[in-house]
Amino acid sequence: MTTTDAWEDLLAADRSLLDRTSTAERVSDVLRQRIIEGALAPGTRLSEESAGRALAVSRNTLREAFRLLVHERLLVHEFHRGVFVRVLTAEDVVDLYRIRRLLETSAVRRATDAPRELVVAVGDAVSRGEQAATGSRWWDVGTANMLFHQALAALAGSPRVDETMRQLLAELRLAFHVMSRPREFHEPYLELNRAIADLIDAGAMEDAAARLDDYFDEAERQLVDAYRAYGT
Amino acid sequence: MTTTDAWEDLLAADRSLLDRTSTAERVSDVLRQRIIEGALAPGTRLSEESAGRALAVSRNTLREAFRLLVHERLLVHEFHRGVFVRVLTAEDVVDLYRIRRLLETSAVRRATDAPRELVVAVGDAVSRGEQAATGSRWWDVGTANMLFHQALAALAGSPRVDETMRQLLAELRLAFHVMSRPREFHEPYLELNRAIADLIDAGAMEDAAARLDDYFDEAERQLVDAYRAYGT
DNA sequence: GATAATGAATTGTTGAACAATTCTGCAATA
DNA sequence: TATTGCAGAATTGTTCAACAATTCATTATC
Repeated sequence: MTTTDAWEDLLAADRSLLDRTSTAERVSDVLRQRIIEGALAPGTRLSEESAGRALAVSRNTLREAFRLLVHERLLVHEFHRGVFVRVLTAEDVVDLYRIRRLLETSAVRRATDAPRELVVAVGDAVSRGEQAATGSRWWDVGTANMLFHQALAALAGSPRVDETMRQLLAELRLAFHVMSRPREFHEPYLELNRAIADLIDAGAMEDAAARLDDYFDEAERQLVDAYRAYGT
Repeated sequence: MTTTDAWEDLLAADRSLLDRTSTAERVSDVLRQRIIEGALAPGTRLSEESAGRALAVSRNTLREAFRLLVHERLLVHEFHRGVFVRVLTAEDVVDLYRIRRLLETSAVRRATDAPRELVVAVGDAVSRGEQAATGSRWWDVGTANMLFHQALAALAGSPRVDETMRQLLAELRLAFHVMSRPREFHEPYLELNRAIADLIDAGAMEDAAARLDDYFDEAERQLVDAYRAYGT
């Protein structure tokens, strides 16, 4: 009976599709999307009563959804005061770049024998950004830039790293919303991204990692400057 | 009025102590502790009814606590079936080591001008392990080993990295519980840890990172072997 | 104008209720 | 014997209502 049936593993892979999600999860999906796209601005307070009424779910379910997003650091929870869309400080942004730097440069450096498809994905992300820039869709350029960095981290071939990056980049969206000039911020990196992608494609991982390091210096400095201009 | 009063920052640091935690958080603290120390073995099902009765909290509050721990990956939640203490697969363990490798080696490599106190903490963690070994307290040796790696990651000087590492190491505890020979697993690394700590202390970060890389190869192989021995 | 007191509004937590789903045990069948 | 089908029990998912604890807003007081 316990013969290693190949089809078992096949079906097991589809299992996640069967798992219906709970209402709390769907609610948190909605809120996450709204936060990421900026419809819910940082600092906004989400009262249980009004949010629950708007989404037509009970307070308990809503609170479950809130907990989820608090854990993802998209909301902050103040005891007896409620939940708010997180407002990133300059220090938060610096720290975000710190861990991204560790993960991404390390992933690139050891990508010498990464699967071809992962390398291709890096180049694709850059292309998407270039096309968006051609059409002057600067928010999309920013999105493509994130996909680029997601693709860099994905070179590690680790589901866990992928998940962590997704979360880090979602948080970074919170910072981008305070940027008034998306073009000036995102456009200059297109060229550098292309250069990094080419180096990776050529297998020059150390060089690519070094360039990436420079990128982090520059991007962090620029974002923090823009940030401080708005006061803490 | 807005003079930069030093005591403001001082008090702000104590603020977290003032914030009373919610019952759900305290409940999750208790459960987390029990899971980490192995009192709640991987695979154990935590029914809402019995857990709620045991801890004397309502189902709603308990569910909030469960959500927290599910997000920390210490529990898994199956729709309409309940929550279980997570059972790590060999693949999970491999992935844990993958992201740890990225973070720790990268942190060590760029620790050339890390604050002295962080470097000292690395050596201290090794010492603690050596003392525990002298007393044959092998579980404590494992704990000290984790503190050592936590200290390595802390060289990055990033609260975010610290938090991530805490979580990763907590998860790894789940794996250690299937190890029947803690001594054979933890003891051999004491010497290597000391060597790495010395290299860091001497400022030879690249060498330390290289040694650390070797450690990951070895430790991962050994743990996965022990893991496969138990099936799954 | 600052401070204190008071009432209103919001969150924290509980308990009960019912719907939806899974689990269990037993019978029926091949 | 092993598998399938089915009904009832048990558990989780979700909502609602209530009250306690705390914060917020307003007014009164000095």
